[in-house]
Amino acid sequence: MSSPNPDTRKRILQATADLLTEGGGTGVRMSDIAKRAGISRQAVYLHFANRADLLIATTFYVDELKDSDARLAPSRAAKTGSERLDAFIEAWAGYLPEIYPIGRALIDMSPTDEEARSAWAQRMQDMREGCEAAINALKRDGDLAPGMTAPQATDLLWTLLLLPNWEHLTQVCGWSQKQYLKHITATARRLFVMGA
Amino acid sequence: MSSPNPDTRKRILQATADLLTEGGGTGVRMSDIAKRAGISRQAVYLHFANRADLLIATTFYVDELKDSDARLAPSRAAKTGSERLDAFIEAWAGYLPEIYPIGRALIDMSPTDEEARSAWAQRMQDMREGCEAAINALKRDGDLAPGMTAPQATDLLWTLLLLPNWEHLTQVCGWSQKQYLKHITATARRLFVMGA
DNA sequence: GTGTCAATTGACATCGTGTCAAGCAAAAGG
DNA sequence: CCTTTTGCTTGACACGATGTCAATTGACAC
Repeated sequence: MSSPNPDTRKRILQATADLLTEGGGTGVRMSDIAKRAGISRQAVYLHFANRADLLIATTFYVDELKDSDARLAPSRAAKTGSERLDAFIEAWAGYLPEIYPIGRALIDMSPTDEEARSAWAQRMQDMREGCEAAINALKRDGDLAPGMTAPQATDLLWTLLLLPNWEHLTQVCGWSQKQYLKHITATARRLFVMGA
Repeated sequence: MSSPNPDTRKRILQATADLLTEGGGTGVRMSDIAKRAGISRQAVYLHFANRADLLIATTFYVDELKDSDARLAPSRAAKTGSERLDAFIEAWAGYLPEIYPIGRALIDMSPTDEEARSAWAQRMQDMREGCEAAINALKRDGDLAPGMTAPQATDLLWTLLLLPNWEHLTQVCGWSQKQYLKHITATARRLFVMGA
């Protein structure tokens, strides 16, 4: 539970993030993680209570590494509403491939693990609030497309960005990350930005 | 692999579908299925080679039970384009809660199981083609919103309907099935139907 | 040197999947 | 009526993954 060697702990977290990203969130064993981190399987349990605990810690680790400004506070990014929206979408589109496999593995765990589920739900909530801020900024600048309320637009943008969306378009349907970004950006512009 | 008693086979399939629906697609063991079907755990393997085989068969079983006309051939349903679109969305929204948990369990299996993955991808493809047919019918009737091409609209509708979308909105975010249907229907109408 | 800390090793319990051999009850066939 | 076949049961087992535990090593500090 506690952290004997902070450096080893970081190596475990990095190994976990790497392996999950490579494997799409499935089929990663504790022994794989230990091997990649250069330690024994049992030593992982000196740093993390169990698999769920490790995965949750990994989400925070990945968060730390990422510039989260454009993602969480889109109202401060760029100038025009359209640019802000683009920056917001791009920030999430770059974050998704790193965070989603971890969330995927987290949800794959026992469905009764409330801690694991809510840790993931928190990130969904973050995204929801980011969407809200981005749309509100658009509206404040008078750039929101007519005939659409802010709550409607927020829900819709959120649905478009939804992380499992990304997984299925890329993993199951074979879309590239670029295709996904282009699709979402173009759709959002057309839907939400006045006169686009 | 072969089918000793067709009736027992059906009971297994029904039990699998029921349990997966109840559990959201996770945490369902072979022994649970056998118990629900009223047979021994080992007897399941007299009818299905393994877990993946059973799950794939269950998707076909669920398909058989469902009226698939509105879902797969939306161009024949209802009169006006808007009504057709509504019927199409409602058909999928009713199918999702039954089919998705099975697909979820399927994808949760070994990621190397190509057969399992492609069985699921097929259903994604079905949905994609259904979207295409629905949008094309809308365009043929001159009801497609101006400034939007049919391929764009198809992609967008597909993204909105995407099955994992449904799972996350309902399971993780706590939306009711009704909320989901309402959200998607309203969004699609506003986006695709001329003058809505 | 004596602790102490971090990680190692080997062993083990538990649980789920999948396999196998032996047995059993009922229906079908002569 | 007896035999065979069918469909399932029971009990046992191998395997792989998670998680736990006790004993041990190696390094660094006091």
